[in-house]
This record gives sequence, C-alpha cells and structure tokens, in this order.
Amino acid sequence: MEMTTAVASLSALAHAGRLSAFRMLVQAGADGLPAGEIARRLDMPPSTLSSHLAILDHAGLTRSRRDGRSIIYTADYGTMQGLLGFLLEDCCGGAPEICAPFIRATDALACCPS
Amino acid sequence: MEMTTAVASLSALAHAGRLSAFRMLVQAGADGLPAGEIARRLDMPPSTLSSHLAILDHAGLTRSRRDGRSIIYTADYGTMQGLLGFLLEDCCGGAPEICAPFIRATDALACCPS
DNA sequence: TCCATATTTCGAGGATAGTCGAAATATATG
DNA sequence: CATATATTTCGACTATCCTCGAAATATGGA
Repeated sequence: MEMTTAVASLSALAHAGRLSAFRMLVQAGADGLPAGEIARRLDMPPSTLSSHLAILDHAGLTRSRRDGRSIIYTADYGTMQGLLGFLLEDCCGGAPEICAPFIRATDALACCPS
Repeated sequence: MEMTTAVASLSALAHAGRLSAFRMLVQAGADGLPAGEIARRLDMPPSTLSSHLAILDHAGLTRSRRDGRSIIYTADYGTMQGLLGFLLEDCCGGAPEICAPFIRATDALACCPS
C-alpha cells in the first residue's frame, strides 16, 4: 500500500459515523448490509450516510452491489489487511523487540481458529 | 479503546506528514528523534511540524521528553496496539473465517522473533 | 403506466483543519 | 549576562470537510 492510499483509508476511518458503519460491515461479513439499514441503525439521514459510504468506497474499504432497490455494502477485507500491513511494516527497523507487542496483540485476539 | 480515542488516533494518522513522522518514530525505537531532525527529514517548517507533533501527542500516539535544547519524540506502542485491537476486535462477529486474513497478515510480518 | 421505495447527487451553509511567519520560551555556552 | 540554538505558541488566512433538505435516478409492483 502506498502513502496516498493509506492516508485516504485512515481519513475515511477517522470519523465516528464512518468508523461505526465500517465496523458494522466487518461484523456483517460477506452478506453485508443495505445502505438504508445502516442509516437506520446509526440514526443518520440517508443522504448524509450516502456521502460517508461513498468516502469509504472510494478509499477501497467497502464494496457495493445492487440487490433490487437496495444497495448492499460489504467491507473489503483485503484493503483493511493492506492498511494494517502498512502501519506495521516498518515497526522492526532498528529493534526487533519493539514490534513484539503488536504481534502479541493480534495473537491475543484469538477469535479465529486457525 | 473507546470510539472517541480511536477517531482521534485515526485522525492524527490521516495526514501524510504526520503519518510519515509517526512511522519514522516507530522505526527510531525507544531512542526517538528530536523535533528538529524530523522537520529536517520531512523538509517541513519547524512550526508546522510542531503543530503536527502536538496532534500525535494529544492522541497518545507519541510521547516527548526534553534533552538539553532538544525535545525528543518517541512512538507510543501501547496506543498503537490499542488502536489495532480496536480495529480488529469485532472482525469475527458472525463468521470466524473472515478475520483469518488479518491474523495471517500480522503473522506474515514475522519480523520479530517471539 | 403510475406510484411507492431505496439511494444518490446537488448545493449551500457552517465548522474544522492545515500552513507558516513572527514572537515567545527554554536551554546551553562563552 | 549576552548570544545562539531548539522548539513552541500565536494569529490569520485559505482550503477542505460535514451536514442534510430537495431533487434526481433506479427499481419493483399493481
């Protein structure tokens, strides 16, 4: 991931409404959620949410597909993975022990049987 | 980590200059870098950089200490760890296989002997 | 076709963020 | 103490972001 893309992704997530929407989609998994359902859960006007979803989409953090009258949004796990990799990739430049906590933190999540 | 803190951290990182400075500090490790050195490397006016460092500091992503005339900045790995945990913590709500790529991504870094 | 539903686009207002020179503060040295 | 160095604070300007109602677009059903 490049600096420009990373900044776009971080900017997209740096907003309470968008971050909430994104986490909601991450939880929703591959099925995703229709825009209207997200707006309802966040108690946000549809036009406001739409502009936020467009920002997440443009950053590559979400994808959308039409299903009838609804537009279903899903989280793009690949982009999220790339962002985390970018944030971590230089953590061991000088001292290997420094990034150990990061690795432990992600291991500690242990939410997925490998 | 709470939503408010997460948004502050993501906002702090959502800027090319600040993200570059932060990664520089992560690489620099516990020794950190003086503000002037960071400004020189980023070719940024001292006053501009200072306001950016204040934002990173306020978000808890960096710490500072005085050493003579210089002020040394270091990355706060604990806050970074908390942020990553927050971003990942709900990734397995419905389908465990979804967050497997994240775990693999962090494992693949394998830059630190555990 | 006509109407209801779902979502986006447009536009304008107010709010927030970024930039950087000048001045202020803190420290070291002669 | 006087001067040089390192950094921050202040202030003002510009630019970008956020919000959301109204109108436009797309779809499904009677």
